[in-house]
Amino acid sequence: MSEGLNPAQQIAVSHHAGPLAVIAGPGSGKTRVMTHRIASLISTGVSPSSILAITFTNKAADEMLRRTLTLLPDAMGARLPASGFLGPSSLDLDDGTPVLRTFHSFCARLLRRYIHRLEPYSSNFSIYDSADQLQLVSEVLKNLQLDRTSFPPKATLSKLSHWKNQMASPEQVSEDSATFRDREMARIYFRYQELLEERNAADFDDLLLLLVRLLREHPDVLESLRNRFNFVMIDEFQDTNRPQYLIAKLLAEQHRNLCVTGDPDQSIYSWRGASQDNYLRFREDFPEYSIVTLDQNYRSTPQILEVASRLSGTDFGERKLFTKNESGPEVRVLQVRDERAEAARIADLIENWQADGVSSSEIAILYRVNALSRTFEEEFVRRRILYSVIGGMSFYERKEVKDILAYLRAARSTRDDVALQRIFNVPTRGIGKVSIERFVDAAGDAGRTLGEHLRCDDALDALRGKAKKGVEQLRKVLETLSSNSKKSLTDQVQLAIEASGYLPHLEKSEPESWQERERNLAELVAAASETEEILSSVSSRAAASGEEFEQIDALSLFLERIALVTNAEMKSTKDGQVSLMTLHSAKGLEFDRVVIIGVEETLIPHSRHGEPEGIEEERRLLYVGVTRARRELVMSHASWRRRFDHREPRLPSSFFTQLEGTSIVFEQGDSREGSHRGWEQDSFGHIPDDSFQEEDDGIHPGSWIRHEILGRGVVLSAQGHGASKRISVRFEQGGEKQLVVAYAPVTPISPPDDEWNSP
DNA sequence: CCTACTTGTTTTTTT
DNA sequence: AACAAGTAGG
Repeated sequence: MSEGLNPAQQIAVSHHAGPLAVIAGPGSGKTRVMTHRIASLISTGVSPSSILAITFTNKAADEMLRRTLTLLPDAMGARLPASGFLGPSSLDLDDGTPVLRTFHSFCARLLRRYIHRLEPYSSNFSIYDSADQLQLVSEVLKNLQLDRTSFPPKATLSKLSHWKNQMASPEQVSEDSATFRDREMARIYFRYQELLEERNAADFDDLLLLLVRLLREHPDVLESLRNRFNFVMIDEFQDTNRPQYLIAKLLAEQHRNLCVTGDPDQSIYSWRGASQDNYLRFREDFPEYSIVTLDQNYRSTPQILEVASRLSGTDFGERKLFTKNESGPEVRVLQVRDERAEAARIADLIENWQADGVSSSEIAILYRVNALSRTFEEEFVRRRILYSVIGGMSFYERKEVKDILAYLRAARSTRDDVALQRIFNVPTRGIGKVSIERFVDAAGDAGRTLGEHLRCDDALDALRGKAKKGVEQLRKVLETLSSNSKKSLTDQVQLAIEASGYLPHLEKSEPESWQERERNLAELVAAASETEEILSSVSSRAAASGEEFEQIDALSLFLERIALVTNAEMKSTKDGQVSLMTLHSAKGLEFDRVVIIGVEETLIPHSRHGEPEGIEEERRLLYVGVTRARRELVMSHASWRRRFDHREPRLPSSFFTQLEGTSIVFEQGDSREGSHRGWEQDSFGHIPDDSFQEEDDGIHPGSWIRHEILGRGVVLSAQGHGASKRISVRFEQGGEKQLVVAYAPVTPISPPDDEWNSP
């Protein structure tokens, strides 16, 4: 069982009882340790179903289960399901497997069973995704007659989420608020929470908070869960927030078998409430803990680790990663003109790799913000490079898909008003703004939710004409759907599309894109039938083994899956596709070749960071990106980048200054010239310092340069060569500045009085 | 009172 | 460039 493990890994694997913290650097075999530890527990007689392992994504959960199964004796592995979001980890089916889930899906599943114990929720509660939340915030603003420009819904929502992750109640926030604005925000929070309850809905944060409440207020539930889960493991502990920690603590404080694994250097979710405090809390609550540090890296070349180590270490400098891996190519930094040149240059690179036999699925393009994927997608389409964008606008966020799902939700729950409002006049059925307002007021006066009101006889009294007919029509559609709720899930989805008259509406209102949107709806039906298949296989296995389990209705499961399983995880990663994703979603993954694009100031570090902790987190984010690479790492930055509809000059990331003196190679130039300079081929040796000298870069004392942000200036002095050539410049706007030529977007220009031609 | 068109704003990261 | 709120016509 401990085959091929290093001593530190072995200690972690064989530590079974009592609290354990594993500090695991990138590529140090953390997943290996976790899977071996689970297998090791089972081999000493621990019942698999008494093991709970919380992972950061559903994909990681599946992967971990798969790898654990291969470590178990065949007989045991064979009777366990291969994979799937509800098969192996269904809480309601004690099928003998360890429960591997994310916090959110673990909570959702428990709440489905127990939420009726928490007033006023009932088991068909809805899970609100960010679009639903946004709609709810907008409604609250309207409700409180606040203006959306001074309370931008998105910013407001993230403030609410922040409070919720701190576990501050609306009342507390209200008490603590000093300014008028703060008090208004507290009112929004209060009303928002009130509406969620009324609507029998939980947002993502609520899933965690409601479970904490359930465990605290209902000792019998807590008791039964403690009895069931004798061993609790939390992965990516550095990215857990307060409610998540509390759940872990509540479950484990009695038997104390809590194992947390993580890496403080990879903490990148503080904006979601993740906090290093959880390590402190762990130490306080479980003082008898043991600690194991895994610092041998098995993933990357020394070149990559050298760069990584420059980016880590301010916080936890004591710990240094090392590797025995063999040397690889130098880490390269490409400087390009703009985002199109960047895409072209990197497409070249990818084609070269492919020609060398590198599999596309071993190549990843990473970026700070989703918007950067666009140019690459266009370029890849043009060049016929197969790719897959992970994350971003997901399938289930598509308008047409959300609309049909809203029909299903509104039919299923009379309290899900966000869903109902979404489809009130979609397709258009003559119910305008004014009529909706009247209807809402009437419902409010009657003390009902919209859904309840709609189903009452007096619902239509306030309306006349077209609007009245329209509401009648809507009511009929929902009635049809509700009365067919016993039908198969696939039929229900199909029926929602038909009864709503959605397809004709699409063709009329979306002349450009209706065909694609129709295909998306067909895919939705397919997804429903897939869910159904999984569910029926679970039920039949349960029936065969004579075990009892609480059947959750298929629609609830379908909606839950859609809300909690991200697009990235739904898409079966096909071979032969280059992956494009944000640095955040790259966490936990590894690739042979990694390209990090847009390594520019205001992007990495992002301009919205808070000082100075924010910068630290941005640095860790780059660290995470860098350490995804096994063999080759390339970073790029452009001198210009399109934002909205104008070109902006860009500066290279200030993080590059931390990399000075490493053996990274800087390459300038675009697609055509770039890859054919002699010195790049020699990737193993040190770049000779005079490599740049051969070509006159036109930058000498006395010559003029233009800096794309700072403007024109005259070079006062120059030292060094090549990548380390520094110049001192006096700018026209005033001020002197030291610049590293390779980093700074400077171009030699003729002395002033010349015409100013901007690129 | 509804709908189609015009105008202004928007992009950090995710369960 | 895409999406919501605001405005005029029907």
